[in-house]
Amino acid sequence: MPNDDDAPQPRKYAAPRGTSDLLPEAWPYWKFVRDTGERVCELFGYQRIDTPMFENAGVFLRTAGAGTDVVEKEVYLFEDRGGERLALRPEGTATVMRAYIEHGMSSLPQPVRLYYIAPNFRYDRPQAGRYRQHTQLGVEAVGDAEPMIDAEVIDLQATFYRQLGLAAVTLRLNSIGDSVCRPRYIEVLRDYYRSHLDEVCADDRMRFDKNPLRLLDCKEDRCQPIIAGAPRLRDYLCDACRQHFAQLQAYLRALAIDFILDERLVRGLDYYTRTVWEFHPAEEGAQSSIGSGGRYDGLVELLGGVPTPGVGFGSGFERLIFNLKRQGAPVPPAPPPALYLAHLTPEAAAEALRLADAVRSAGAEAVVGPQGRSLKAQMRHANARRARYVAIIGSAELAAGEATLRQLADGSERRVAFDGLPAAVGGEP
RNA sequence: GUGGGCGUAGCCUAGCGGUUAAGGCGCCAGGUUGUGGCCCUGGAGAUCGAGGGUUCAAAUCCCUCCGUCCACCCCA
Repeated sequence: MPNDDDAPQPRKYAAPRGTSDLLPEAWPYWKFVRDTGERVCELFGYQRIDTPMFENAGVFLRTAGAGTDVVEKEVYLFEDRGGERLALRPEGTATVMRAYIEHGMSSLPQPVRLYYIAPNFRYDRPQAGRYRQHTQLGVEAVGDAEPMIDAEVIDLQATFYRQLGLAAVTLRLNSIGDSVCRPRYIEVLRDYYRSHLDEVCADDRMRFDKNPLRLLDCKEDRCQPIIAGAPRLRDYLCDACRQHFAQLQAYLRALAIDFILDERLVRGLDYYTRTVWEFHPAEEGAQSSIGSGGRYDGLVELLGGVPTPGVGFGSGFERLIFNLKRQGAPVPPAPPPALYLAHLTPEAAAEALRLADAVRSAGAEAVVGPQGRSLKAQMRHANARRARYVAIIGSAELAAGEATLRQLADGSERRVAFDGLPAAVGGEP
């Protein structure tokens, strides 16, 4: 509009791409997942930790690995007004390990068992199950290299899903070796692929440089024969890794946790070592993984701490909720208000405000009707909010010092003295 | 970053070249004096995503951009 006389039109804002508003009707799901996660973590003796939503950029850029997508294109980078180079957290583990080092947690009894619920940010094209801001439950067991703790963390995760009521989740498990045997394997794999580069797809040629382990996970038909003939990671695991993996499987069997070995399972971040796993729901989709984890024995060192082993997982709320909804899992509904106070005069409005506070003090929910509306309108509103009771306060009630208390379910009505109202609607004295 | 689908009131949808863009849900107000859910009546609410073009005429056709959804990549 090239018209100078036009006042600037206020822009219509929308939530940024890949983000969404969590509306009241969706909150019960969120609360259910959050409460269940917190409870299960506490059952396993994990303690809550919260770290900032942004960190010095190096915390993520130097740990995730140079060629990874996270570092190359997904991190939200910015400079603050003081010139600090910061990044919105793309994942939780690195920030928690930074805190572990900063607060000297290596002097606590090991392992240190931690959990958190926090948003992560990744600049990526949104699609089903993938957002630029998503929330994860994260669990980390730090300072223990033994496979028993891997089993414990996986057990915790499986328990979480069981308590959520998620149907038929499957666990896929793999070992990707350590800093000794994995580089050796990657060399062997590269040597093998080098002679097949003209036969594989374009993506694979990229993976060859950036992420060779992913070559094994290609879905292109023409790449399948190449994959079939490729050297196998499990044949190149060192004895220590092999034994670690075998013991973990024995523990999982002891826990009666089913798993399938998936040699194609690889993690996106470089700091993973040995154990890696993913949980998938019964019905698969493009972004199907509902939670994944792994061991990261080299991470603390990358952040400048003394070498410290660790193992953990992250599980995305949005995908969990999507699966809960898809299978029609029951979640506890948000509690409706106990009392709605309808008022007919300005004096009654003042009394309604006062009575509402008295009811709340007694621990029951109270909502007052909007000013200046008819009784009918307030009754409709009370009904829409599913209130259990409506207290009607007009001049007659004011004169008598009593409210007319109506129960919405059956329409029954009685008079209740003002000071008896909290008890009458279920409040504690 | 690549490819495809879709963009009409808060939500869902009709209209697909021709006078004041239609319906449902929701919202607001009424259906006698101070009473909800069902029903009835009325009302508010849309520069038909934005810009440009074709045409006597465009929500309807074309182009560009933006947004959104889905898929690849990757990941929770």
